[in-house]
Amino acid sequence: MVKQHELSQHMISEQAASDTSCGCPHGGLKGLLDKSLARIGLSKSEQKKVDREEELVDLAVSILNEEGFAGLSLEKLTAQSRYSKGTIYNHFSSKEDCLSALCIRAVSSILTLFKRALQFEGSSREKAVAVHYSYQLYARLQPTLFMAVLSSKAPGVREKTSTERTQLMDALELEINTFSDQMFRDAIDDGSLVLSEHLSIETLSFSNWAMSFGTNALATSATEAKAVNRLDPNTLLLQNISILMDGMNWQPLSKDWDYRKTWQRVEKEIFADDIQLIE
Amino acid sequence: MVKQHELSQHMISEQAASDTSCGCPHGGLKGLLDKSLARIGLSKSEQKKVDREEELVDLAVSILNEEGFAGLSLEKLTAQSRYSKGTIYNHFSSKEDCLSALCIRAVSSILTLFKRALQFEGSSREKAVAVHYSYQLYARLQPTLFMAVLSSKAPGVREKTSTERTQLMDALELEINTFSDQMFRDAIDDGSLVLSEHLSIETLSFSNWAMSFGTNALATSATEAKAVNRLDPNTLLLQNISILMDGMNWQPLSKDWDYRKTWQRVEKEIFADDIQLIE
DNA sequence: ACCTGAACACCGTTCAAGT
DNA sequence: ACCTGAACACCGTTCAAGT
Repeated sequence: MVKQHELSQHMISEQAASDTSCGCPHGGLKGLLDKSLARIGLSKSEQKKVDREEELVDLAVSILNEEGFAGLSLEKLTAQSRYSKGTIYNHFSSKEDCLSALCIRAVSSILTLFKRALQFEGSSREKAVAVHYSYQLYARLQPTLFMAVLSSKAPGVREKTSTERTQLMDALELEINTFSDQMFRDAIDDGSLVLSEHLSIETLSFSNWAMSFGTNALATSATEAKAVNRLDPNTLLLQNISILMDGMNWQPLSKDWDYRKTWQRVEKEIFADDIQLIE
Repeated sequence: MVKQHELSQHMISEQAASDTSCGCPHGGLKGLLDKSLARIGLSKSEQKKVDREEELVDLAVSILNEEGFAGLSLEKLTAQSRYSKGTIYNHFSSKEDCLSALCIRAVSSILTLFKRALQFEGSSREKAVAVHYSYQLYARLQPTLFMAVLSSKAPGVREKTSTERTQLMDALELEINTFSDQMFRDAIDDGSLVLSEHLSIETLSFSNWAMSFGTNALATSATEAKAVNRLDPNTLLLQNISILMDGMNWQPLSKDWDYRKTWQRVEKEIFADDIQLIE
């Protein structure tokens, strides 16, 4: 169980770190990402610091996975690393800053998975289903990190995060939003979705995200007594987003198309290597 | 701002505490609630302990509201209370146990608001809209507590919570689920909702909850750069659940009925006193 | 310029002593 | 039986001294 998390953590994080040539059309994030992730055009000492930071975030993620949220402390991070407290505080201005670094790692990984999902061959609604699949996949592979992203939005955390990291986080969120909006723009362009007068792209995009987030968050934090346990966890998200997309009148409707087959195709054709880590 | 939170906290908590004669038909919760909340049939010393616990939870809530999540410590709770550390630990077996006590308070308040919302005069879909309204109201009045409920589901918190409180929490959740299911049963009974072959009451009930929770959680933790800020916060939730309920084909559909008027009626007719605390 | 670890304040938790 | 607060371990954060 823990071993699986470690595996998946490394797999996903390596993808994210090596994905600086993301090929996204927006590019607004590039500058910021280069500053903290890229491996070229840096002096020796800068390079050393970047490497060490990645090493420290890796270590922090493994502590988070093994000991849970409350178990993560800069004290432990120091003890398990090769460095001293002063050096740790040279990288993270506070415990909350360290948490934000983990969340940036998480959101980067999610964005990478989203882009992979978009490569699924199918209608625009099927592509959106694939993106939801990838979001659920991340929530299952990295439940603690998935939940951490939300808690990093709390005012107390944000206040104690360095401005550089806050900016990077905001830029990543903007890129996710832009990505999500684009899915709906594509659907409108290919004619499968028609905007009604009261509903903007932004509204649809947000409702789509809220449903996926809410479902994954509740499923992740499900306890024995919870409502989620009455339901099949493997079709939960698909059912929820299907109802929602039907409500948007996004063609083809679920009565006219078997999206369970789409879901299975996404699993096999895009995320076959990753799904093994869960079951 | 802070003052408003204090006000609302007291208002809501008093309602919850005095609502032991809730008149709900399930009743399975009664025994558990009586054990920790009721004010009759207890010896002097038991009564004293119950009173003190309420006092301590009140105090903990006010610390949470004033200093945020990270600012809540049993050290501070001790210092601000009239008791010593030993007595505090007599009530809460750990810091996490104290957090769980806060969440039980929160969920009780939410349930009370739900029951109030259900008194709205209208169709079954309108009543459901009223319940969503009350959920959003709570998220706005008590943002920190609203988010705390989720984090109390983390394994690390649950493990360190006393078994009595875990049982009480589970019982409350079950009552909320039963309440939610009942809304859908009512809709089926009055003919405004028809179950299709793939969708059970449990599925609809959960998707409804996931959307409301997801929307409120994202709105609560919205930052400047967030997608939420592009949208009107006052119609966000209504729009999201309208799309979802349309997808369920819950009559009357939003194209045939102006639910913004329903929303405003709920505000005026049910929660007029509470809404002032926000704006 | 960067790193180290001692030092201090704060917090969670326990338990012997007191009532 | 219940309450108190000293005691200890752990953690966040700083900074003078060292390289």
